[in-house]
Formats: sequence, C-alpha cells, structure tokens
Amino acid sequence: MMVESASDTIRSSPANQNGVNSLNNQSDGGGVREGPFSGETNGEISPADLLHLQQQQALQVARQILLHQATGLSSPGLNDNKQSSLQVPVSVAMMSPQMITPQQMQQILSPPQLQALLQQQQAVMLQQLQEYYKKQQEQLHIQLLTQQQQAGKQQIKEPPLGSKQLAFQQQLLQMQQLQQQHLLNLQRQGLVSMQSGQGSMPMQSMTQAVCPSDLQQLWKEMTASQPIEDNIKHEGLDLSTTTNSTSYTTAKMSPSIAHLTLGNGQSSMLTTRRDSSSHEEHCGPHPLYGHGECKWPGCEALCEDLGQFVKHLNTEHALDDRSTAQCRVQMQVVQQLEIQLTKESERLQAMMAHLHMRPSEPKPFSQPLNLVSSATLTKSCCDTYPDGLPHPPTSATAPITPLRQGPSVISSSTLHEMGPIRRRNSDKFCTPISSELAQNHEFYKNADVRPPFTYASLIRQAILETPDRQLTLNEIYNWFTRMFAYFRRNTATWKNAVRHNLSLHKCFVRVENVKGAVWTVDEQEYQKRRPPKMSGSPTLVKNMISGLGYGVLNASYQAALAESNFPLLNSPTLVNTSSSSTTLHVGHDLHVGHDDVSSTVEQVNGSNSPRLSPQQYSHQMHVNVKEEPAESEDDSRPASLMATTNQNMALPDEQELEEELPMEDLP
DNA sequence: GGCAGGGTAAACATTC
DNA sequence: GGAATGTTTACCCTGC
Repeated sequence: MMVESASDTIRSSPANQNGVNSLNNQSDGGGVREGPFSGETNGEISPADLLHLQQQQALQVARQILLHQATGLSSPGLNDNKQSSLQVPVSVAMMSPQMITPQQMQQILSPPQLQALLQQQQAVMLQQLQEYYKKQQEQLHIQLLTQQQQAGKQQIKEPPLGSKQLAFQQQLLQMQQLQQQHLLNLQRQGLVSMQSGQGSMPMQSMTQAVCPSDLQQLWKEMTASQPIEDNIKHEGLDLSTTTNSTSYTTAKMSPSIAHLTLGNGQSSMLTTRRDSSSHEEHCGPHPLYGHGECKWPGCEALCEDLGQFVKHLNTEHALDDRSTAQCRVQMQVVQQLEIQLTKESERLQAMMAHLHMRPSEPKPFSQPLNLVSSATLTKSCCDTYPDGLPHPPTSATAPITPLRQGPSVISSSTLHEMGPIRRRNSDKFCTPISSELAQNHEFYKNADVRPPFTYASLIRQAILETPDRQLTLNEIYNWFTRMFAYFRRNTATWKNAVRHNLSLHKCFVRVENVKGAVWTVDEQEYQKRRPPKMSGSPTLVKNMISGLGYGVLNASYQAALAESNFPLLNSPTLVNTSSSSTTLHVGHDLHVGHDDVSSTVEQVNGSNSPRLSPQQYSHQMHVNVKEEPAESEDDSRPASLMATTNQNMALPDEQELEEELPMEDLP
C-alpha cells in the first residue's frame, strides 16, 4: 500500500522492525501478519515519522524493562513488581537503547505482560501524537485566521493572497493526510482498532483535531473572503464534481491543486461521493456497484439490488478515515494509470502523426522559415523528405515527388507492411532511415515488423551510427537484432542477405585492421549508386530553382545553412535527436568529389567539415577495394574531429541533402 | 516487355 | 572439421 510506504520513512534497525512485528503478532494473539515496515526508506523525515520514532522508543522501553526483568529474575522482588516496572517513562528508554531481541522479549514476558506493555506504550505514543497534531493544527488555525483577517483587509488590493491561503490550506490538509496515514498504519499494525472506541485510544479522539467538517468550515471561511473558488474551478478542481470526474480533475489540475485534492481527501471525497450517489439515481447504475456486489476496493459485499447497495454504501463506506484512506489510495492508483495513459496517448499521437502527416501535410519549406521552429516540425521535415533532406527548393510550390518511386513509397514506409517487401524505401528515396529509426526506434525494436528499408541502407545506417564508422559483420548482425525485432528471427535469411549486400554493393568497403575485417561505407560509392534523379523530373528542377529564391541551389542553400539563418536547422532539439547524431555527420563525409557535378555540394561541405570520410579511414588501413578503389582527396584530417564537427550540426541529415540534390545532371 | 533495384536462396571459397 | 565470413550467381518480384 502506498499509504504504508509513504509514512514508513524512518526505520531504525531490522531488529527493531522485527521487534515491532513480533510484538504486534504477540499482541494480536500470535497471528501471522505482514509487518508494516515493508516499504522502502526514502530518507524523508517528516512529522509523519514521529509515530514510528515513538514506536521505536516504546520498543526500547519494553526492552529495557525486559532486560531489567531478565537480570532480576532471581530477585523475587522484581518479579513481583512486573506491573510497576511497566510504568517506566519513555524518556528513560530513550536514553538507554538495549540490545535485546524480540524473541528474547517474548520468551521473558508472557503474552499478557506484553499486551499490557504494548497498551501502555500505545497510549503514550498516541497521546504524544495527538498533542503534536493538536499543536500543529492550532498553529495553522492561528495562521489561517490571521491570514483571513489580512485577506479581508487586502482583498481588493492584493488578489494573489489566495495563493497564500491555499498554501496554508494545503499545509493543514497535508497534516490531516499525515494523520490519516498514521491512523491507517496503526490500524494495519493492530495498534488502533478499526472501530473507534474499541482501541486503547479511540480513533475519534485522534481525528477530532482536524475533522472534515473543520476543514470544510475552514475552506468556507477562506473562500468567503476571497473568490478563489473560481480559480480553483478554473484549474479543474471542482469539489462538487462526480466520482467519475475525480480522476480527471486530479490529473488536470495543477500540482498544487492536485495536492490539495489529495490532501483534502475527506472533504472532497465527501462532496464527491455524495454527489455521485445523487448522480447515480439519474444516470444509471452506480459505478461502485456491479454484478450484484460492491465494487468498493476490498469490499466485494454482495448486494441484491441498488437500494441495498446504497444502504451498504452509506453504512459500510461512510465518510470515515478508512474510507478516506482507501479513496486516497484509489486516487493514487488512478493517477498512476492516468500518467500511464498520458504517456501512451502521447506515443499514439506521435505514431499517428508520423503515419498520417506525410501524404497530406504541407512541406516544411513551403512554409515561412520563421514558422518552422518546433522540434516536431523539424522531425516532420526530416521525415517528409527522403533521408531527412530539407529540400528547400523542391517543395516550394509542389510536393516533392519521390524519385523513381511513386506514392507507394510513402505507403510502404509508413504502413510498415509485414513480410517481404520487394520495393523498400531506400533512404535515398523516401523516409530518412535515421529519423525514421529515431522516431520509431522502440516500435521496430519491439514489434516484429520488417523495417521498410533496404538491407543496404540498414547496413549503412548501422555503420554510420558507430563513432568510427566501421563495424564487423557480427556487429552489423548485432545492430540488426538490437534495432529490429524482425531480425531476431530468420537469422539465416537476413544474415545471408546482409553478407550478400555487403559484397554486392561497392559502397561497402571491407577494411582489414588489427582486430580483423570491418566494414565501412564509401559515401561516394553510395551516392554513385543513385541514379540520375533530377534529369527525369523537370518540374522538380524548376521547383527547386524557384523555391524560396534559391538561385544557386546547393551553394546558396549551404551558405544559408552555414550562416545559421534557419532557426529550424539550428535548433538544439534537432541536434539532440538521435538521428542527427548519426546522420548529420554523413554529409561531411562528402568532400571534393571526383564527380564534377556534385562538387558544388561537396565543396561546401568540404569547407565546413573537417571530418574524415570512410575512405580516409580506409587509407589508414589496408583496404580491400572491390572494383573501383575509393578515392580520397583529403585524408589529413584527424579522426578525432569526426565526432566533434558541429558547425553544420544543425543541418538535418546533410547527406540526404546531397543525395537528393542533383549529383550528376546539373549543368 | 525490358530494365533496374531489391530480396532470397544457394553454392563455393576463405578465414577463424 | 565446423562455423563464420565473404563472394558470386541465379531467380524472382516490383516499379518505372
């Protein structure tokens, strides 16, 4: 129970805990009962811990007494004076902790003796506790009254005073909540009878310090002087809401108000439950009644009809501390569930947004740049275009057409078909694998869904995600299985495919180093794999040229990026995305290429990127080049700069920009 | 229908 | 010798 663990904040030693349990068991007639000290210590020290402290002190007293008795067993005088020895004041026990085990205590004392001892200590404890609470409540009352008077004077001048009152109210309610928790603990420990009047200290006397009526009266007094009710209602706290709305208001309200509600268990519950019971008469069956039994937590009492249930509800679950505590626990349960629901809902929304926004949403760069500032839009930018390519020119007037592939690419990407997909989304065509993976990492990780990417793009992604841009075959395997639940089965098939792709595509370069053979990605070869795209899409080229005034496509765009004119592209959130950490580097891997057509982009990149390309790594090792040895023009840059380049970090998936921009067909 | 890209399977060689 | 790794070929499917 949360209530238990919440108040069990102070422990002494395991021996003491055992002592409590043993004593409790003894006092309960030897019944086996789980001790209340099963909660974890959170180190928090609060007035709520006073009770346990006192319990420990009482135990120490008992031990001291027992020790006296044990040492004086041979003395008839002491034996005859057992009852009087129980009158040792607490202060004495506090001064001399004794090392006597509960088992010894039980062996020495008879059950009646233990019972008498416990009762006396309970009385002392509860009395002290009651005094403590009374003092606290009196202080709060004084403060509240003072504040109320001041509020009456300053009501017009200082409306924010309501917050102070609220704070006091909260304090008061917190105190009451602690008190109730203590009582609940006592009940569970058997120290206090569940029914008032039966225990050594009537519960009523414990709760009379702050009773619900007092709280409500206080509430009325406070709210009468200042219209904070409206504020609270605006915050979502309406004390006259129905039961069903309780959880809603709890989740919706601000933390302080939520705390108030939690602390105001009795008062709010009072109106809540009463209203709900009146509400039930008009709106059908009671939510606490179903299948002929009471649905009150832990009750399950059988009731033949609703009338009998209402009667049962009013008698067995009337407004008392027990019901309030149960209600509070239920509220916490609901809160937890709502938190979980919120998380899952957000995840669902993100998934749905991800799945549905692409075909219909306007392209990010068709919007004013200054409007594109959120991380969400940044993601959409990356996701909307192949490989996260910003595509500033292409989408100015018309949505980008996936090159060489129709809209089916989008569907195949977004719907995540199960089973083999003949035409997958190469990262060059559609969804950026990096951002896709970043967004749906958990999805692919847990769902047995085949990722809509080619083996080549996946292998490349795996390699590029590593700091040194190289992986052994086994590490690639591991990346596949780690990232995709789908690849945790049919290992023979896809592993063969991975090897096949590694060997087949020239973009994958096998490098032999000291450790063995590793695989790297030759970005130039990877780009070469790409067919000429812009030549077949005059409209696209036209749009690119006209879009956003980008006359010289690559250079100006890159320059604009370099000048950090795009808040979007310089958004820290973008840099912080997992995709950026991997794919942003890739663009820097392209240096001055041997391809003249692509030199525009690559020169810009080269000037801004001191990073090493995979080829540069290759030059430091023995490279088994497949057919065309990857050329590397610049291998003098230190590898340590590879991961530190952030001048263009803001550019989302820069390599995708290069991939999408005309590489060979530009004049 | 041809072509190209991609997936799968298999055979074979090499390395560990 | 067996497993892992790497290479190559063939076939099929899909989209253009």
